[in-house]
Amino acid sequence: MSSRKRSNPLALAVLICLFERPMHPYEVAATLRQRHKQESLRLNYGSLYAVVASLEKRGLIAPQATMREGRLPERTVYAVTESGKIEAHDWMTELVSTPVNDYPSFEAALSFLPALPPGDVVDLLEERAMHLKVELARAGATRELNEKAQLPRLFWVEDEFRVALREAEFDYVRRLIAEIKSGAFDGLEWWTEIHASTESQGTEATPTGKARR
Amino acid sequence: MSSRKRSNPLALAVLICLFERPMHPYEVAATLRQRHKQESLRLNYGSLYAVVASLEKRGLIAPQATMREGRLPERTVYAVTESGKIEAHDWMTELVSTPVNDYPSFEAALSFLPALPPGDVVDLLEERAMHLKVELARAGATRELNEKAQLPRLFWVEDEFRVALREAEFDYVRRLIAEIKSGAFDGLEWWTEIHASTESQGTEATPTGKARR
DNA sequence: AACGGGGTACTCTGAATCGAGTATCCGGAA
DNA sequence: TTCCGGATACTCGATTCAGAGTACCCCGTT
Repeated sequence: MSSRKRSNPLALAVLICLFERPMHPYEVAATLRQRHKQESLRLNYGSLYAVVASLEKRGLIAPQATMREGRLPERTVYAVTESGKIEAHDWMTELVSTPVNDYPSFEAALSFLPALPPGDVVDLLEERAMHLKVELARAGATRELNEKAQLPRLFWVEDEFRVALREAEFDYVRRLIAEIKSGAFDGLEWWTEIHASTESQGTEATPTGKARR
Repeated sequence: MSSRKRSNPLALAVLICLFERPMHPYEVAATLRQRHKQESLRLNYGSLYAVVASLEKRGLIAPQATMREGRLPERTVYAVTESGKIEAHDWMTELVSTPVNDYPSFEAALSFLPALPPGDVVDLLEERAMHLKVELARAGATRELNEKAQLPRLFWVEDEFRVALREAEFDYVRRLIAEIKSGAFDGLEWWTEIHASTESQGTEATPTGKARR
């Protein structure tokens, strides 16, 4: 009934925070930031207040009280409604059970790979690999801190998952580099050729290929 | 200079298509669809024309001619400009060399895992694993078709990468299921407890934890 | 006593996104 | 012959997003 627009997971975050106790939007943001959710969620004020307004319009949350302290702007405290609880539950169910395409930008980049000459690509991939290595090292350190602080794994599965994906990405990038360098990469001759004339831009040669499938 | 807003990779796709030869926007879309780029890119008409307008405003593409056939709507053919070529090159360089956070929605879901009872989570993760298995099987079939059609790997690295990530996700999900089921998952007692009273919604108990870090 | 930096709590605006809608043409079936 | 479905080529409006900006407070310094 109310699954009209389930785009922004920030709305789910709000619902779940208000599930714990009524809060005002800024407090929700502070809570999320304190729990490091800004690494898994696009958290910024413009979206936050927009999302809160939308949730209210859809009857998933309701203002409980508006108070003000001194001459500071009003704080509107919201509470989650019954249908809000149901929506949060359904949304979680969907998110966990059903994979979706998130269109990672590196995938897009790979799909345009022929646009750059293979030599440049190798250098850029090597740079990416380095960045990934650094990121993984930092993640490992954070993980150790979490363990030392006795923070149960339940509260950092999302980091663990991110690391798993990044490791897979790292492996893939390394393999790709190796194969291009070795010359064994299928399509390399054509790829080299279309970038042969110019130093670093090939204004020619459509990668027509044969119509796929 | 012109890296003002590099959000939507669809703009890069347009640039690269026009690099091959001048086209009108709809033709760009058709070309991209024919090459199965809609699996790596959010491709829809609303965004396409918006993106084209923005590229024109920024001087990265320029209208070459507007023609009409019969009483069909006008087709404006665009060509990429010199600065458009540079922008495409720089953008590609950035995309390939620098990892970014794409905020995958499953990561968000994992970060709210305590909101659902562990038993439900196991079932949902198992459903996800099944979906992933199907997807991987389909991807394998597509790959074999590509190989049989002698389509060089250069033209399906993006699919290969997607598969690598999905495989990592699959492995992670399986491990998670196993650990929760075995009872070895750290934090499971607390997790079970807060969902003990009610059948499937725990309106109580803030997962306060200790303040992280 | 005045000042500055950091935190609180939003507000505003312009851009981006999405999907439905429009209007036309074409080819084949009934 | 006429109708119908599908392709062509966009247009429009309603959200949604992003992030800079505003206004105030508190606290320590000079």
